[in-house]
Amino acid sequence: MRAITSSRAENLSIGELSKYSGVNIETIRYYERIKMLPAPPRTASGRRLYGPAEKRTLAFIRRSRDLGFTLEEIRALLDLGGPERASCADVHKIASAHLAKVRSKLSDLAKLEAILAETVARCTDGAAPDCPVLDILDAGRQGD
Amino acid sequence: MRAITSSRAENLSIGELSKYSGVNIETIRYYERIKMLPAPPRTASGRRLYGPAEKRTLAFIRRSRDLGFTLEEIRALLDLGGPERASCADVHKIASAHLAKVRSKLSDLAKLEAILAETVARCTDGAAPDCPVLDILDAGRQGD
DNA sequence: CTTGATCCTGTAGTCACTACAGGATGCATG
DNA sequence: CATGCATCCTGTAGTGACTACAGGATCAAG
Repeated sequence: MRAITSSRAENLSIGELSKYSGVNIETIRYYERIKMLPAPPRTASGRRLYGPAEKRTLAFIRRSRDLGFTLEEIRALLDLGGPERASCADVHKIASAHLAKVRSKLSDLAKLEAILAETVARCTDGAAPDCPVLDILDAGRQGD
Repeated sequence: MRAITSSRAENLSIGELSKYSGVNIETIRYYERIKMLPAPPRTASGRRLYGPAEKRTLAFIRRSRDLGFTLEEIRALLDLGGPERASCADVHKIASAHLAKVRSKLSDLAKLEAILAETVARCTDGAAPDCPVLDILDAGRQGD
């Protein structure tokens, strides 16, 4: 088990960063490959060493992903929030576009839930002669 | 424009089936490749000819996809609804498992919507000194 | 006979990861 | 100092559900 300390310096190995951030090791390397994360410095033997900046960036990405932003959107947000944190208007544009998408998905999903719930409810006994779920899915005879 | 009729027989070309069902041509071929749809008969020159059975099956798939079932689930449903349409209980199991997933996704999405909406609302003027969206995403200093 | 629409196969790209294979280090213990 | 296990490395391929070509064949109308 070897004790996960080693934070004597503020440098983290990829495994520690992974545990800390809740982002899979493979995913961290993937982020580096696609340039979501800068390539960190390495030890003499080639192991990645992450400092507090990378830690923060990864946390930002993680949180944004949780909120459903795509990596492309996050890239834009990172650029905007980078060196000069000027353009709140641009950030607002990205975030509200995303919000609109979330809302539309939400309403679709709500409709879907209603249909499914209603359908499933109609055969809770499991003894119906014809299966209403299949009938719903099989619909299309009425317009045919 | 060449008139989309040709329903003299009840056979459809892949293009007609696509238009009729709202499923992309490429997707129809993809379904055939992964065996969601049976390989249809062909004309002498090798073009696919679809009859009413395929039309129905594709409509079933389409509708199920709209309701968020995975292709794997749909495959199971098709098997269940196939030759002997006996096991409504099995269908019920698949559908209600799916319903549970939908509900959990729905509640996640609702939470997400609330956070996003609140965050975006806080900078509608676009003139805030610091950007609340970036701040929310950048959170993590409090626990650090 | 030419033109343009439609069709064919096969391959590769998308998104956001995830899962290996096959090997090199790091480090604590005997 | 050797052993052994955890961790790390690179590189490639797989996932789901498509989508997008390239490069060619066929069809039907004018």
